[in-house]
Amino acid sequence: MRVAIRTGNKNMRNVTLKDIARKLQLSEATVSLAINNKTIVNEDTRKRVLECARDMNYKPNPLARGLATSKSMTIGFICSDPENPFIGRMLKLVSRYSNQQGYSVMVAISEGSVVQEGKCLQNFLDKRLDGVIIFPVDAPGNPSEAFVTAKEQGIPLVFCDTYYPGYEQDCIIADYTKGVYLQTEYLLKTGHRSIWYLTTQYQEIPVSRLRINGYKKAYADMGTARQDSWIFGCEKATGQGAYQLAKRLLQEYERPDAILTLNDYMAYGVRQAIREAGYRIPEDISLAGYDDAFSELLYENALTTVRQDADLIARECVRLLLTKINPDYRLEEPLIRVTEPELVIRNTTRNRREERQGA
Amino acid sequence: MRVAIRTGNKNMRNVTLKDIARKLQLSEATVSLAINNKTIVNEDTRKRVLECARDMNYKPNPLARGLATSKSMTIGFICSDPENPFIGRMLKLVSRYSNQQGYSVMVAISEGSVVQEGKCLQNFLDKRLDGVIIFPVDAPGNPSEAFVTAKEQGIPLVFCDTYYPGYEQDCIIADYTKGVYLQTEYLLKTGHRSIWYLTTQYQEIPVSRLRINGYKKAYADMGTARQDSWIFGCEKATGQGAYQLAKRLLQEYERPDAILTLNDYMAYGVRQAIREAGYRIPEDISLAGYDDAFSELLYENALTTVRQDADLIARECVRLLLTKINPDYRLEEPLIRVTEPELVIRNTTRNRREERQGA
DNA sequence: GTGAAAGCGCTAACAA
DNA sequence: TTGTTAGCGCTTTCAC
Repeated sequence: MRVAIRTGNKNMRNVTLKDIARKLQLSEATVSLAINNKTIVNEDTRKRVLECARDMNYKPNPLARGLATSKSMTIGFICSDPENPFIGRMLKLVSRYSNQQGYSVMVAISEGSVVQEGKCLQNFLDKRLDGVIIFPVDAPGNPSEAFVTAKEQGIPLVFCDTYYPGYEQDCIIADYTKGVYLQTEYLLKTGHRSIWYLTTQYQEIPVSRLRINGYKKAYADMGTARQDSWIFGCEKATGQGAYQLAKRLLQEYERPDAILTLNDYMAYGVRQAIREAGYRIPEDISLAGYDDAFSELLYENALTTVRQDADLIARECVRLLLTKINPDYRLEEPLIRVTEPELVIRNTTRNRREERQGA
Repeated sequence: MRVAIRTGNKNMRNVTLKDIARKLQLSEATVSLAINNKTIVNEDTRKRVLECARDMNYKPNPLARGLATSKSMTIGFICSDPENPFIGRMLKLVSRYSNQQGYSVMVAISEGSVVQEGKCLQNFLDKRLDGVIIFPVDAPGNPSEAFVTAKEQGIPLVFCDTYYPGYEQDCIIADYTKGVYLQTEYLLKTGHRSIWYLTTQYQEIPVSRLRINGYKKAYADMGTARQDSWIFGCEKATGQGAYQLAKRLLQEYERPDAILTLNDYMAYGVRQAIREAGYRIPEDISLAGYDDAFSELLYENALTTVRQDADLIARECVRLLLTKINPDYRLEEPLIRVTEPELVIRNTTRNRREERQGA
C-alpha cells in the first residue's frame, strides 16, 4: 500500500489535504469540510473525497489540526507510580476509554512528590493538552500553583480516586467511608476488639480522612470501645513504609486483634512484619487491605480487602473530563461520582466469635 | 503571576512570540532564535528576550513548533498491559529518561493482541510521533503492516525486552539465554533432575526461544538427561494461564523436581497449582520465575528468580531511540544492548543434594 | 455547495 | 546580528 507520495525522487512526504484537493479539482476548504463530515458539503462530493482520502491513505496531521483548532485531542494522566498495579490498571482503563472518544493519553509520573506532581501538571498545561486526569499523590493537599494556573486557563482537571480540597466537584471517587465502615463493622462483628488503622502520615487528606471516618463510625455504631491511639500514620504509603512501621509497632505495643491498612500495597508489608514478629495470620492477628489490587496474582494468599470498581472509576473520570472539555458533550447516562465499595472476605481474617463459641 | 494576556476584556490568550517581539521591538524571527538559544543572536538581546519571556510567562506552543519542525517531541510507548508491575516499572523509567531529554511519552495498550498492537503503532505513526518504544506482545512474530509502514516512513522503533524477527538491531534485551542457563544450572547442581519449563504457546518467539536455549544448554553442559516433553506451552503467559496449565500437568504427569516459568507472573499461578495439588514448595517441587517483578511486595514469599535490570533496559531503550530520531545525538557512553541477568535465590528452591547427604 | 483568503504560532531560508 | 518572507497543514469565516 502506498502511504506517502514521493516528491522529486527523494524523501517521503505525507499526503495532505492539498494533494486530495488537487487530485479532485476541489478547494482545500471543501476537502476539509468533507473529511470532517460537515453536512454542508454535497453528499456526492463528500463520498468522492472520503474515497480518495482512503485511497491515498490520507491521515490528517494532528499538529496542524491542533494548531488550527486549539485542541490537541490529548489528555494527560498524572500518577505517582504505574508500578502500583492498581494505578497501572487505572491507566489502562483511562487509556481505553479516552481512545474510544478519539483522545490520546500522555503520561507523567509524580513519583509521590507534590512538587513533582505540580511540575507534571504545569508541563501538561504548557503542552496545551485538552484536559488532565490526576491520580493525586497521597500527601497534604496544598495544590501547587499549577492547579491555580489550570483553573485560570480553563483547562479541565479531573481527580481520580481522591481529590484536593476545593475540587470536590472535579473528582470520581470510591465511597471510602463506607468501604472502611464495612471492613471495620465486619471485624467487630466477628469478635475483634482492638483494630489498628494504618494510614499515611497525612491524616487530614481526603483519601485518609474519609476512611478514618468509616473506621470510627463503625466503632461508634457497634458501641465498641476504641482508642484514638490505634490510628497510626505511615511515612510512605508503600509496602516498605508499612512494613517498617508495623515492625516497630508490634514490638512496642500489645498485639491487636486486627490491622487495617490504607491499601493492599501496605497490607503486604504489614503481613511480612506480622510474620517476622512471630504471629500467625489470621489466628493471632487478622489483616485486611484496600483496593483488591493483586488478588489475581496471589490466589489464596490474597487479602481480605475492599474492592474498588476501577473500571467504573476510570470510565467516569473520562466522561467527566469530556463534559468539561466539550461543554456540549452529551452524557448518555448520568455520571456516577461516588462508586460503591465491596467487601471481599478472604482468609487473612477469621471469625473470632465462632472459635470462642466452638471452644 | 500573570500567565496569559487579556485581550479585549474577555478570554485569556496564551502569550506568543509575537507578543514578545512587539514588546521588545524585535522581529519574531529574532525572538525565536533567542528562545532556542541559537548562538547567532547577540548575547545582550538574547538575555533581554529570555528575561521578557520569563516575565510574560511565555511557553512555546508545541503544536506550532511541531508543525514547523515536523517534530512532535513525543515518543510512544506501546505495551500489552501496565497492570503487570514489570511493565509499569518500565513505563515509569522510560517516561523518566524521555522527559530528561525533553520528550513526552504517549501510551497505548495492546492488551496482548498482535492486531491491537499494530493498530496502536499505526495510530502513533498517524500522529507523527518521533519514535516508538514497543514492549511487544508475547505472540508470534509476524510484525503487522504498521511495522513496515514505520520503516518506510523512517519512524524509529525500539523494542524493549524482546523483539520481532528482523529487528535484532532495534532492541534492548536481557540475556535470557544466560539467565535461564543460570537458573537451570543451579537447579541441576543442587540435585534436581526433572525440571519442567513452562513457556508460552509460541515457542519460536525470541523471548521464549532464547530462554529455552539456555535451559537446554545447561542440561547439555551438566550432562544430565533431559526430555523434550518437559517443555510446555501455555496459552496465555499470565498467572491464570499458567495456573490452569500446571494444574492439568500435575494431574497427568509424574511430579517433577522443579518447575521454571517464563516470568514471575506465571510462577505465582503455578505456585497455586502446586499447592492445590497437595505438594509443598520447595520440599516436593522447587519453583522459580523470571523478572523479579513482585519481590518488594511479597517479601519472604518471593520466588527464586532472575532479576532483570529494568532501569538499564529502559535507559538504553531511550538512548537507542534518540540516536535513531536524531542522527547526530551523541551517546556519552556506548550503548548496552544486552543486559546481564542476575540469579536471585530465595526459598522456593532448595538444595536436594545437601538433604540427601544429610540423610 | 464551494472557493478564496486569512490565520493558528512557530521555524527557517535568505536578505539586509 | 537582525528582519523579511514564506511556509508547515489544517480550519474557518465570508463571499460567491
